[in-house]
Amino acid sequence: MKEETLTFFDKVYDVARLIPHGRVTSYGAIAKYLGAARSARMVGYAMNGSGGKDVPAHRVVNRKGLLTGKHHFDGTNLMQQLLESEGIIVKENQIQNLDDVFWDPSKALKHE
DNA sequence: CTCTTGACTGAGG
DNA sequence: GCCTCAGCCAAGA
Repeated sequence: MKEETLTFFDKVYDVARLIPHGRVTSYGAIAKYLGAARSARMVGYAMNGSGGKDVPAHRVVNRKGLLTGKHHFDGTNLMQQLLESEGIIVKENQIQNLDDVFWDPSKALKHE
């Protein structure tokens, strides 16, 4: 696989689509899986282009489980509604059962 | 090439 | 546990 043609953003989109239904992950977890743990900010930045794609950006939050990117969604509470719709408990823009719904790509996909 | 932006994270107080 | 500071890196102009 030559991903040289793919940008860091494209890789982020690919991993984001791998997030199971009803689970969430952090930008750093995705970045780390991509081999760029220091590029967590790039992950979120990449999500700016997720609009119109099949990328479940609402399943990606910061390491605190805080819906930092909710502000980028169409509505003000759209992101929270989407998460709650998948069984995730969210309150005050923060995931409550984060430990239960957290999904780590590095572990789930196991560094093949 | 240089500068700016950014949906983050870890370390220190 | 909360707040603040600085580092980090990739893409766009």
